[in-house]
Amino acid sequence: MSASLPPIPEPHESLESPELLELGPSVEEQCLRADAARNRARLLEAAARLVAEHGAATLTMEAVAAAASVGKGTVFRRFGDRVGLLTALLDHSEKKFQAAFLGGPPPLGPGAPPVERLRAFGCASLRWSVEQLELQLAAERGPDRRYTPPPRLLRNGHLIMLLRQVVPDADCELLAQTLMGYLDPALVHHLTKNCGMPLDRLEAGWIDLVARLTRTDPPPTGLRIELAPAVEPPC
Amino acid sequence: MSASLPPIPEPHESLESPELLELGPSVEEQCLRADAARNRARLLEAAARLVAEHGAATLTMEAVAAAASVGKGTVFRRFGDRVGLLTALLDHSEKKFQAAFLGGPPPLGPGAPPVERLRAFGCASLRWSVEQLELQLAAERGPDRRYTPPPRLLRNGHLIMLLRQVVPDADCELLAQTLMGYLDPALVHHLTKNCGMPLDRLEAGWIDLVARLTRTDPPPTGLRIELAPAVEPPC
DNA sequence: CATTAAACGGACCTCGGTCCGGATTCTCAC
DNA sequence: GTGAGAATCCGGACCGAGGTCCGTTTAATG
Repeated sequence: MSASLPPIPEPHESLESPELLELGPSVEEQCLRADAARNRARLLEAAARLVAEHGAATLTMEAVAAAASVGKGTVFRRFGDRVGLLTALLDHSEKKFQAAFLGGPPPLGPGAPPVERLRAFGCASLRWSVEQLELQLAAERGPDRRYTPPPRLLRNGHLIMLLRQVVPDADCELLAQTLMGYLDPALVHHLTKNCGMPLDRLEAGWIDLVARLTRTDPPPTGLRIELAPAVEPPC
Repeated sequence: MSASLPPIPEPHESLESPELLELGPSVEEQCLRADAARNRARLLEAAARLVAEHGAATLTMEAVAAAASVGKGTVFRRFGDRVGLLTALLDHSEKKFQAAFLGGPPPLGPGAPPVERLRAFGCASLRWSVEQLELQLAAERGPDRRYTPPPRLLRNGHLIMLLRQVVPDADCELLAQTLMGYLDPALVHHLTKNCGMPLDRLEAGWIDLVARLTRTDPPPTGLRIELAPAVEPPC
């Protein structure tokens, strides 16, 4: 019943240093044997190409293996499962986003008042989600695991920290979950694609939501929150 | 590419009469040929038994077919796919819940002030979710469809209606989605099972959330909202 | 170069989902 | 009643994709 493959091939190292973060080669690329590292790179490149060509939904593991001229077992050894592979594809942009709200310039990063950072965080997250919607949806984990992966915990912790500064007497864990729920990629997809809502409306909704949850006054309307370049072009 | 099986075997008739609802044999049991109806009942019974014995996560379609002494194709013809079968298992209790908030006694049903109904709705939904957590999680649809099935739309519409009465100037569609997010079974599962939060805390969080979103005063604390018998014993 | 731990690859398994020839039930004329 | 005829349903062989296993190969170490 147990696999011979290592159970957690990609430790997804976040949370070792909750408020610090190192970009760069990052844990998963070092400490690998030369051939393993080479194959990992090949696989990611092949997967990215196939996703770009045919979309993430129709991506099969065998196709990735074949496109990378590698055995199927190798794909699973490296990335654990399909979701792991898709997650790895998202990882780079994910790290950039984390860096932006953990240590980047205000209002997203430290330096601005907490309510303003909350507002900026939501808008940035929305814009970032919209860019990567397809991958985000394809990389979603099952219902049991959806709330536990490190990136989610990190954002959650970030929201909790900001909320504590604004509404110290509230149940900030639950408020944070509520806010996270609003940013769920699947919801964003549904509202924009199925319901035809423009992104602006979602952003306005976020601003309003923050105001209500923190019982603060909403900022003067109409001015779009300024952030660094659209959060990052895909590559 | 297209199936020979009828695409929507279980029309899930809700929303024909947005505020009315008929319990009873309900559409999916009538208009079936005798053998089909018999097999449908067999399959549901077999599935329920297997879920009770081994859990919903390990349920396989072949096992259900075998346990019902029926061919595999029959299961798929009747329920469309795995999720459809699990959804059918939930359907009965789902209908009861709908009846309770659409037409049952206050504060859940009509007759109480809207804010009170909002509070009652959340608490009822939480209690109901906890009872059926396993099935709810197993019956969850993929990211693209999670927000579209009729029961979800019905609850969503209900929340929108209540919100409009309390905060007519707000973007009630988005506020409703926010509230729905808080009630997501997967989130409830995570908070109770992974984080060890007691249900009371989630309910208090809901009460607080409603108060903040509607910018109303929270009710006097401590009194548990009274509802009909724990929403319904499983069978 | 020998040794060893790690990586490789593809056959293999399971399970969800599809297909279609044949069996069953319903309808309706007689 | 009853006996076509038509519509529906049945069942299990079949397929594709995710995921596993294990004998073989290969890179690191000294």
